[in-house]
Amino acid sequence: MNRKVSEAVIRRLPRYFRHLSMLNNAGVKKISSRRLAEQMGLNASQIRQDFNCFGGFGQQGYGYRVETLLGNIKAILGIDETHNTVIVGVGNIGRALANFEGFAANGFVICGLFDTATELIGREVAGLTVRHPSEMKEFIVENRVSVGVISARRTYAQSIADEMVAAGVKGIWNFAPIDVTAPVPVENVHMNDSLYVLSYKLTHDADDTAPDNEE
Amino acid sequence: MNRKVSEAVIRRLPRYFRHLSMLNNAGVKKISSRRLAEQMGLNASQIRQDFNCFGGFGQQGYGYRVETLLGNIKAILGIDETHNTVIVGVGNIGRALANFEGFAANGFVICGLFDTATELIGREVAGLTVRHPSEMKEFIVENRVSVGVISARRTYAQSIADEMVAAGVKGIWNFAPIDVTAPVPVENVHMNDSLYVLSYKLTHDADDTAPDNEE
DNA sequence: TAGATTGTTAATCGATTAACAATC
DNA sequence: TAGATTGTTAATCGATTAACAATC
Repeated sequence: MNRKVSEAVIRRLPRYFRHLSMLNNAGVKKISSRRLAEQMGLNASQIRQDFNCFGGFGQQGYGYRVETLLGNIKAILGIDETHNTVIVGVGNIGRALANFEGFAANGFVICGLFDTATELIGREVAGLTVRHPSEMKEFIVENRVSVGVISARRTYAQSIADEMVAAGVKGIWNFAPIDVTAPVPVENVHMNDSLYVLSYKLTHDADDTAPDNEE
Repeated sequence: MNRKVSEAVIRRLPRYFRHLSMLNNAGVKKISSRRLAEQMGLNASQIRQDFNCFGGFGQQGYGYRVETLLGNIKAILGIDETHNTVIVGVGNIGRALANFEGFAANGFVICGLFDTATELIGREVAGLTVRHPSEMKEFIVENRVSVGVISARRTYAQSIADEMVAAGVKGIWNFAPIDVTAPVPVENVHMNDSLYVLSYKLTHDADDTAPDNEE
């Protein structure tokens, strides 16, 4: 029951969640850290260390009950809670996000869309009316919005974030190609960076022998 | 001039690239590792170590010439090269990607779109005709496609990747919520995972004092 | 009970940071 | 030359892996 959970551990949690969901759907009842490690390409010790940051979910001599473990990780990730969410920037990415199934499935309820483009304001996108950002602050307060998604141009990203935080948002999911900072948790997605890393590997991995995959 | 460049270093390169681009656009001519570290929230030693994986770009007693350094990093990332690219899966994300400016700007030329949906085949999206995946293999060979983007459903992701590799693709950018493996470099974007991490932090960071931002 | 596997402490490894000689 | 800052070696720190006693 560690006090400080490292970023590395946190970033592995979604992978555990994904893999255990798969096992659970396949009807698997129990799994040992050794087998889980084999399947996920991790180390069994690491898996036990990771889980023990949050408590003893296993049973000595038996292993882990898949369903129980999955439930625990789901709770740890907070996926069982609901977060009202707004999206600012209804361009290509914004529209894709507005239609993204992953949101609702994980408790993120999109209730507001904002964009400065006059041709978009008032129009319906993914069943929601696009509003002007000047209405955002009031909207966030009135609808108890806790998460803000930024899919606007780079230039506006930081000021949108600032406004969101001022209005009371508890977390930000940023897709603009810039590191947004805020006094609340921020996830910067950086699709461009990911593309650069791929580009790097395309240029360099040719030398190596079978680079398989990363992460 | 290190031999082995760690994943951690590779993932910092895009950030250097972004920041140096900004400085260069702002007309900054030179920068020391110390000042760069301050601006980026990194350690000066780390920055020098990172750059020296690829060669000595600086000048003792002076610092780094922004333009030169930027050019070097651009070359290291391979952004100066061109890669013909196909996108498989023209749903919400696929469409957003087809219209994504980041591609062309970084040498990724999208030349083919594929989807199984009959209502999409033959239609134009982002100036390209959507084709049936059965034509993909031949298309990749004929157009010397080196990068495949997967924005299809999870179930098909791995088999699409296999087919891409068999056809000669050199790298894969995967958006399906599953870890695709291949004998070529793969970048798994995992937007869902990023959302889970945000969810985790929303649930837990409330305890902490001003978590600012991560990465 | 014997076997298996966890939870947890200890050892190892790698990445980050500090220090400093080289040199512009 | 003196001052500044790199390139690089050494020290530190944290994360991963191994080991093993606890226990189901």
